[in-house]
Amino acid sequence: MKALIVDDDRTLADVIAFTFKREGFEVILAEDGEAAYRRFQDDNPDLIILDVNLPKEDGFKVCKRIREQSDIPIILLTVRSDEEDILGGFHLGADDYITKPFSPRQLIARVKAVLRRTKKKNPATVREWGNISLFLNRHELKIGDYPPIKLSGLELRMMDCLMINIGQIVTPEIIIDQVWGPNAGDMDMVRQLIHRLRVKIEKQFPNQISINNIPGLGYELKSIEDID
Amino acid sequence: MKALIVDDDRTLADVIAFTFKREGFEVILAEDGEAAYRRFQDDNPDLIILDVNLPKEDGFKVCKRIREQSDIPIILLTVRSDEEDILGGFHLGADDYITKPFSPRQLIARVKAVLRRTKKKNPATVREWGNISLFLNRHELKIGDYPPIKLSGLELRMMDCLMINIGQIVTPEIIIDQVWGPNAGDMDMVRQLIHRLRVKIEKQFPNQISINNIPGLGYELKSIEDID
DNA sequence: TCACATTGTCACACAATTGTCACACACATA
DNA sequence: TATGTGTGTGACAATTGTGTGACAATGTGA
Repeated sequence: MKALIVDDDRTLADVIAFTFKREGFEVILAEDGEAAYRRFQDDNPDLIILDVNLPKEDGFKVCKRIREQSDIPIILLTVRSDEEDILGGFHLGADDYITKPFSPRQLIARVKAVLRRTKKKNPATVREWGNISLFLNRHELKIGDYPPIKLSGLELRMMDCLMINIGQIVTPEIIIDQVWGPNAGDMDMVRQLIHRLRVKIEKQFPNQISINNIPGLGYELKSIEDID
Repeated sequence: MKALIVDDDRTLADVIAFTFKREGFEVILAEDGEAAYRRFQDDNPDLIILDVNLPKEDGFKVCKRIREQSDIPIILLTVRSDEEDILGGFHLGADDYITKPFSPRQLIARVKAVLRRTKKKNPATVREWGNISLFLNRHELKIGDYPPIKLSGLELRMMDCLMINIGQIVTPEIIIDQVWGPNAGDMDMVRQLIHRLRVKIEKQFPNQISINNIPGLGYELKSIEDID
């Protein structure tokens, strides 16, 4: 999970960054609107914490520009007197706001709430690799000419995670982060979920793809079409 | 594993040193910024515990100077009232901080967390020498055109250690430190692991490389391509 | 409310890895 | 020759990692 933190107050940005790191996030920092926008495009974060008062280009504009391109969760930071502005912020597509001063714990609570909420939104997309198609919006997996099967939410995210990293080993840490989010899930559940996916896949798509385990490292998705 | 502890308070430094030694670290002490910097250059530690309040040159400056040259993990020691300073410390590249007073257990926990984090930042994926390739991320060893073999975690680290020092004799002490880390491993296990590696390698890559023993000194990896 | 799917938890089997031990052998030294 | 040290080798136990099934808890919709 990557968080982009945009604030020109270095001290505050560092406090937030530190808080996020402790919660297991990877942190990217930006000090002004332009930098924020560049970082958003280059580093592909999962979440943005955006101060409203920024040099060069104010937070609202940044929020709007980013929202035009992406559904990424955005949380605005503002001072209490800006309440009217806040409402404007929601118009521009921010997912939540928090007024300064705030405690790290508050911030994290908001972040989690927002992540929970936005996770449910469904940007209609299909992830494809060779003859494998994962319909993220319909929760369906299809391989070659076989009829598709339905996947549960967790199964879908697991499959997505494996497909994004196809051909590479995916560590349990990454899986847990992608499937359950920070601070939840454990190795036992990963095993269980991998098992359920394998059973489901092997039943419907015999010998098409396999989820391999590399002891001590993680799992790896292989398509039968791959040349070893 | 060597830890450089920088603190002008001898009592505290001794407590920390004792804690680290218990955990199997080798400890180097320094009492001021200048000494710290010299020790950092001369003794090549794996980790630095750095008090912020130091005579001659304060901890932040030391931190900055060291960080300009190296990615070595640095943990700052500070008193609670310095919180703003701490944030400055993060600017300068410290990896974590801990406020006095703290318990030895806390300190060790932080140290381990930091070591875990920083180790991941440096994913050198393949170690190569001549026609020998060691795939660190896949736990695989490949020589010439033979198919690769899987290595266990210990075997991989042993092989890595030998390859880093290829052509030179590696002492058991170094092997133990590199493979098992501080506080674990003994000569018997080194022999055992060397044996297992030799069997595995000779079976798959006959007459390609050899692990030679130099009685009383250590082991040495030789490639058949090397001219003696 | 019930039925059903999904998700989390637990227990157990099995395999790979790692640690421990015993012993053989080579070599040096007295 | 006897003794001791360093090393190689095999057997085995302990530990850890992984796969699997059963079942409870939770959520969801009829």
